[in-house]
Amino acid sequence: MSNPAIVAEATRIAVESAIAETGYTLNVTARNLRQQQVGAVLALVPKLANPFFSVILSGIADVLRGKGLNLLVLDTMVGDANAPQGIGSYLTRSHSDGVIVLDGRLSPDLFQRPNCPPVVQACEWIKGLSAPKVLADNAAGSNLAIQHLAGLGHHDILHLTGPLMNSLTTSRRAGVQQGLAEAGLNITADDRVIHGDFSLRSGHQAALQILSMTTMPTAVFCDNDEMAIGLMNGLTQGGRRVPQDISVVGFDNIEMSAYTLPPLTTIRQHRAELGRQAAETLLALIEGKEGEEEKILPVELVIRDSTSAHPG
Amino acid sequence: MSNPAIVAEATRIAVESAIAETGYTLNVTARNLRQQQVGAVLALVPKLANPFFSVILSGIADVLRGKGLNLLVLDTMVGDANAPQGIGSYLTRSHSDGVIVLDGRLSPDLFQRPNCPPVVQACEWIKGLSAPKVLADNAAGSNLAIQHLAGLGHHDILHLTGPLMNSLTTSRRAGVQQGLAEAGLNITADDRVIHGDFSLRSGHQAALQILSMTTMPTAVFCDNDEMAIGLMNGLTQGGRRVPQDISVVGFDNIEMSAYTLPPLTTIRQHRAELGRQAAETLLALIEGKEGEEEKILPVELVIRDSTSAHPG
DNA sequence: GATTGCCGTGAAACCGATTACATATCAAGA
DNA sequence: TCTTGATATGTAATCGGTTTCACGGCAATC
Repeated sequence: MSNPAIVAEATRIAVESAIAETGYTLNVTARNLRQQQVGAVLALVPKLANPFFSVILSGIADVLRGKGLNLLVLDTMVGDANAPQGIGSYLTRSHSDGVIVLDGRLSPDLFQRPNCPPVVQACEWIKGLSAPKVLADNAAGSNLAIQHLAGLGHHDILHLTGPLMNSLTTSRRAGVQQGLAEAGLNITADDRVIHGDFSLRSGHQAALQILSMTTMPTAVFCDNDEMAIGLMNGLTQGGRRVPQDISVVGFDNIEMSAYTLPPLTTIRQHRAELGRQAAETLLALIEGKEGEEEKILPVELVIRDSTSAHPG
Repeated sequence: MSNPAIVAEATRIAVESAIAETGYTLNVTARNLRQQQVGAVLALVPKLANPFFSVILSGIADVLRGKGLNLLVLDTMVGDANAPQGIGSYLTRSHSDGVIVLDGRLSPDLFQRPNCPPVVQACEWIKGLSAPKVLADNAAGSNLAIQHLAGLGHHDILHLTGPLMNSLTTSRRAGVQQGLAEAGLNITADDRVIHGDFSLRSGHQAALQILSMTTMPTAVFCDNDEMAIGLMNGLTQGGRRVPQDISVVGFDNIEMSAYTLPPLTTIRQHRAELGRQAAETLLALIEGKEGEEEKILPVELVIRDSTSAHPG
């Protein structure tokens, strides 16, 4: 039996010895059917291969395992990108007990259908979807970055953003603009914003674009570390020195950022903790407790060697 | 009904309209119970947060999704490392239809218990476990690396390995020794092998160790890219130039290796493909077909800027 | 001594699909 | 016309647990 406390001692021992003897193992599927649950939580990631998400997943797995729940992973990029039905068919109470969405590009409709299990948004969020969110303080982070650069005497700062329409891009852009305003900087030139896609490659391409400018910015803030690393690579190969000629700031503090040359100044966000909190919020939701709608995790500035005082 | 072909057209349409009307969704758990399956494959990874594995997982997910199977991920590092029971309790036919092991440190006993589903080993392998393996050609890869360095005139090559007892370390070490022998090099000094743990940090520490040597090697081969990157960071900060003073070769060709400074010469292994093949091998095993015991995937040398001719 | 109440035990219903089987329908051949 | 065969439909059994319920036994109270 499943509840050892309610049967007599003798019976329990007899059962246990029988279990050991016959090598019986419980059928999880049967139990789940009866209990009307699945025993698993689904994580929707944009790109499993991206190390950024794997750390968050690790935090999620951490909490889930403590509760005896499985972690199901679904890559939203795999398969027909045109077929949201593909993902939609997984969003059923019979597929998982709850969903953690890490992809802000999905349609909110997917999660508003009759049989959809509880949803929590982590890291990114979907416009028009009123599910609890667990986010890093993106605006504060980019604000910090700009304050840091402005404090070093930089007046001409370029912002290398993520994809347009991405929720992270939006909030980090807002933080940048607030930071610029607070520093009394008024940077209006069109070429002081470049839109990337969070990839190393797009950082590299941005470098080429910057190198071709008649007047180059003296500092660049990148919406993530990978673009910053690609950027530093491109700038250095183009004959510019970081930070002497151009300062670079990233965002995320991925492990690699401490080991680049030069080591990258960046904004630390606690991704494993973010995953953990998202998982806990979801568990609370599954148990019926309505949690807070939005949880913002603090970020902090990590100063390394990719930034220095403006020489001018 | 599940098989639309065997019923009359009219009946089928009636059923379909009823489904649309009532918003019926099939209960996967019930089907799985009846069909004596789980509909999911379990991946055992040593450290989910490690980007190396997430690419392999991505390849696995790719194949699985085509077959309508879910990907369950279990981090073998999470929880009590002392409690193999924790992992063992997942290795049941009622938990998953098959297992892909990416962690070579697990005990073979875990997979030889009565109710364990089919197992495939990918990337790493477990000594004493006779389950199909899908591996990169590790020995050939490190052999290639040594040939490359020897061809550039290096006579004094240090090998920065992975952890002792790790299956990758063993085979890569073998390839190195074969390569050295083929090149007619006889490097016997104890300090020409350093044992790391595949982490950035351990690469950095190796650099400190090398910098303190009275005679430094002219080239270093690292068992993975991350250690190579950590190493280059340490060497550069210690005032040595890569590749002018020391050449460095990595292994894996992670995305980042193309964007380090200098870009890293390394051995490319197709990790997504490795995941795909592992998944396909497992599927064949589940369907009862006995596949080949060991599949070796080719690797290739990618020459970038971290290696150059020995000045001497 | 009889009633009340509690507790442990065993049997039966239930979860929701698949699958096997029996029955009904119909067309073709004898 | 009757039989045979094939196909289609409806019904019941099954997967393996959990949960409910009724029953038997025992102790305490009146």
